[in-house]
Amino acid sequence: MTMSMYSSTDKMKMSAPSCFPGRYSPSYRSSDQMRRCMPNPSGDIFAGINDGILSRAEALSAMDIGKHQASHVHPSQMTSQMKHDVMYHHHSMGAPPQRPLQMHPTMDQLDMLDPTGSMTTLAPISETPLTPTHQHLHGSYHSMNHMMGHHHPSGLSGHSAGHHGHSAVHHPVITAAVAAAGLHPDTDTDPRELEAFAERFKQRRIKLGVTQADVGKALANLKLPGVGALSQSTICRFESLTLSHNNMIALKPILQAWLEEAEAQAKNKRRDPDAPSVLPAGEKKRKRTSIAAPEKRSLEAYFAVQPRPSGEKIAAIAEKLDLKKNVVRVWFCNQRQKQKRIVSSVTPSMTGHGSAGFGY
DNA sequence: ATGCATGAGTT
DNA sequence: ACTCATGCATA
Repeated sequence: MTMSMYSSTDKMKMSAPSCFPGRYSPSYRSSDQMRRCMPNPSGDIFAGINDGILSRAEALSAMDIGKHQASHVHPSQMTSQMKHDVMYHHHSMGAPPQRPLQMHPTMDQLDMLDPTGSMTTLAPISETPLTPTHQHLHGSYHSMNHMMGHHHPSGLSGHSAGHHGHSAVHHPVITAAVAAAGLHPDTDTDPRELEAFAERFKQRRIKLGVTQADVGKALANLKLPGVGALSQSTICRFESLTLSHNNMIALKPILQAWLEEAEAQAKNKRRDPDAPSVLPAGEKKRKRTSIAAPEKRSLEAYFAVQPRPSGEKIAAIAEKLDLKKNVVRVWFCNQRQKQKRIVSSVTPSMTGHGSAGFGY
């Protein structure tokens, strides 16, 4: 309920890739719609019905949506849709780099992970004037996709109706290209190998006493061309396989390189008394929109019958659920992305278990 | 660990 | 307007 919004007057916008956690803050567009937490009428009505029926019900209503709409608005808070997109930004430039929280406990580790040993304390992974980190990564993925034969809009190797096999990888030309790229198709592309690596990675990381966030930041110190820092989120998702197949493949070599370097340095211990912390302090934080359960259920129902609603449909749904159109659009986008993850996290009951079968 | 969001690159 | 990789904020 109640989302607090901050309107910022800053103006700079980062058009740069977002690769450095804490480095700079991109501009945030907030969705300033007040979520009403009271169950909305329609939500209650379907609340106890089974999914199949719910889907149909929602689908039907989706069809005649626009005819008669929300007549259930509560005068109480009336989402006064001010349609101004509030932007938050943080300044960024000149702001003291990362050094977020919990760095003390892991300081040594981070330090240890610095291959050069010098590096004025990995502080300035900042600039990265040249090559935007993921520009490179993207290049990799994309060339991968091209090599793999193409992929239609839907994404990865779209052929393979049943499941997926990245059969295209075995094409001679592709194989050569992949080899040239330093990848071993059968080794780095095999889902089971990815799963195994992710598991090994996690265990060894923990053994080293390094957190996911630490790994992310340490990556910048590896100084691999085009590789900058990553967030805790991404490391976490890699370990839990909640990334797309291609993303997993692209990240594997990088994390593998880090792991090897980290373990190598773990041998010859070293110490370094440094570490300025200093959190940037006072910045407008972006507030995350939270979609209430009833609305979420409706969205899921719509998604079941139409994963890719048209712009108009989205607008209709948004109005009906009293959500901003953009919020609804993004929800659908994210939902689609979810389906593409190696480990469908649609079931919030999967955490680091050994999945016997992949469901993608 | 995961929800909502941004942005570059495509289609 | 979409896909994809990724991140901040948060449960």
